[in-house]
Amino acid sequence: LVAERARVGAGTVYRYFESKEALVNALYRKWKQALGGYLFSLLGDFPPRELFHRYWQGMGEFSRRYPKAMAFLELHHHGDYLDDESRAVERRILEPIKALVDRWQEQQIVKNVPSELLMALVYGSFVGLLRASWLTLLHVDQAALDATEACMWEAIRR
Amino acid sequence: LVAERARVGAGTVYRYFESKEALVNALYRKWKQALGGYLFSLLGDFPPRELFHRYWQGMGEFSRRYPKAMAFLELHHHGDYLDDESRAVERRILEPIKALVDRWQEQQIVKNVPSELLMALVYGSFVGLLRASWLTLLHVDQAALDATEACMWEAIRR
Amino acid sequence: LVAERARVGAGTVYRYFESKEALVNALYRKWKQALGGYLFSLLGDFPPRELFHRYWQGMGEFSRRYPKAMAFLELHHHGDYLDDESRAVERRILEPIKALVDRWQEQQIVKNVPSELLMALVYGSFVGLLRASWLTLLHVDQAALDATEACMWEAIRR
Amino acid sequence: LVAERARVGAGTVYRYFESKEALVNALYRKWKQALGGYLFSLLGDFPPRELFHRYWQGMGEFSRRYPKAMAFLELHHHGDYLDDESRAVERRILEPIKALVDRWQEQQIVKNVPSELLMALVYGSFVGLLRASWLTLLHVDQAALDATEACMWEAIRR
DNA sequence: GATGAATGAGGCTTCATTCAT
DNA sequence: GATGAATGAAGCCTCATTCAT
Repeated sequence: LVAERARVGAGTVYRYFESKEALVNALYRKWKQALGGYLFSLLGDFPPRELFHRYWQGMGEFSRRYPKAMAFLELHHHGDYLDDESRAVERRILEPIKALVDRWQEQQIVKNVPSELLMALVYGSFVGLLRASWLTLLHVDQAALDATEACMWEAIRR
Repeated sequence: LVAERARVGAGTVYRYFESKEALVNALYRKWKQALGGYLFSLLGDFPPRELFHRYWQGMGEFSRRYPKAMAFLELHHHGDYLDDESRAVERRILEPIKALVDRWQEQQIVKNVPSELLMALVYGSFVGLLRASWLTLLHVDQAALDATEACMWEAIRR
Repeated sequence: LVAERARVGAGTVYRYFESKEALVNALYRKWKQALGGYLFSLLGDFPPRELFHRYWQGMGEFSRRYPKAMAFLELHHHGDYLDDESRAVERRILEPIKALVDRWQEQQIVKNVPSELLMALVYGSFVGLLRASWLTLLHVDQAALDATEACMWEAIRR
Repeated sequence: LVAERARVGAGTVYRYFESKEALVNALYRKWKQALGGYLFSLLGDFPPRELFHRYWQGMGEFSRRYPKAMAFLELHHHGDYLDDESRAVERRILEPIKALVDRWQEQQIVKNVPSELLMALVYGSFVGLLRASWLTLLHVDQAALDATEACMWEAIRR
């Protein structure tokens, strides 16, 4: 299917990727980095609440722009398929955000809870929204995004 | 594989499930109902904050007891494979919880945000925790569970 | 399927037939004998042309009454599946008819052509009619039966 | 089995045929067209009786040359397995012959009987011969072919 | 004698991968 | 470097048959 969509021969794919697993991992990394890079680009010298706003809305924007990429990332977020390099990318992307959250913690802006937990809650809740929308259990419009942003800020802010 | 693990002949599986898809769906429903039933059993005449406590800790307890079941539920939460009956089970399980959250909203206990969104945030954030732990990005111990419980109550409470 | 239609357990079938092949052969013999017996019962002290009339119309009547039996007989007329006993039945049923045709030959009523050939032509042409009707290439009504009867009498008569 | 006989891998078959059913149908069409084409090639500007001779002997020749093909065609002449395209081929092949028979009817050469019936009788009787020979009830040599040809011409000629 | 759950060989099919061109 | 035909292991499933009850 990949070869067909790429308009190349089936064998050609193997000149660029060792195996299907390698291709999936490369794609995973590509989009994880795209997402991470996009979110990173939104950061800057803003007050915490505004940074959180930019971050949450950024995830919303990215999901709107690349819904298939988000679905792909979620579908393959399961450990079995990801190789070491993909996990390394995962960590590398989280690093600057973790640094930021840690700083906030020192400044008593967010709760005194391990930053990994706060980050897992925030990202997880956003994904929860996405998945509920995929199952058509709800629809995520701008109002929903704003309301949930407020909720999750309350979740982490001191 | 299923037949082998069950120590029965390959054909025997088909006396109990029409197809692989039917088996996966039956398993999905079984565990979704187990989780839903367990959480439901924890509800009762308690103050909201305590109910939320029981709910959040209940998910923790269930995940500790049946880690494979939770992983299975997450792996198959993706719409493509679930049949109508499984989706119906999904909705049926959410109903009583939604009713509860709606009541809380009338009583001004939780934020004035569509209950579906609040539920998606809470469940999603818990799954976010689980998945981060699967990828060994963090470890969920009792302290983590308590801390995140507090966070998510803040997220939804008025 | 056979057990189900017979409203008995699957294993019960094997108390009456050694195998599927044995059952099919028994069924084949049963209906071959039914057809043969029916046609034989129509014979009697009639002039040749009338006997042929009774024979041809008899096949029509039998096919009308037991269309599934005829389809079954045709479907399994292929040597691979028939066992020795079934072939013996086949021969036994043809015997009296062959005797009749041979007598007709001596009396110069039918062509001076080996009786097996004449019989194969007549039976084959009737089956050809049936099969064309199964493929909806034509419809066999009484007029068609009468017309073809006349044709095939011409085919064999001296 | 097909792959094995063709000395290719199992999957290779599926590069040429979508499914077993498609393969059987393709084979059916191939040989039906071979038979039809061969018979058609024998027609020409000959008197009716000679055309019939060429046709009947043509079927004999074809059956002698490709006995397995004839057996295959007969075994699968049963509607359940043939797809629309195969049936279309069936009809297309019969068309020119029907046209010929219809012309003969106008010229009062063959009996005033629907041409479909005459064709079914002729083809059916030939198949009857074949099948009797497959069951070793008789042997079809040249003399038999000649004798039956004469019979069946009588069957249809005016 | 009847049952029907259990069996497993075998059938059809897919798809990730290879390799000769 | 590109191709795509060929591959065959493995997957899902059926069904004729067995056998403990």
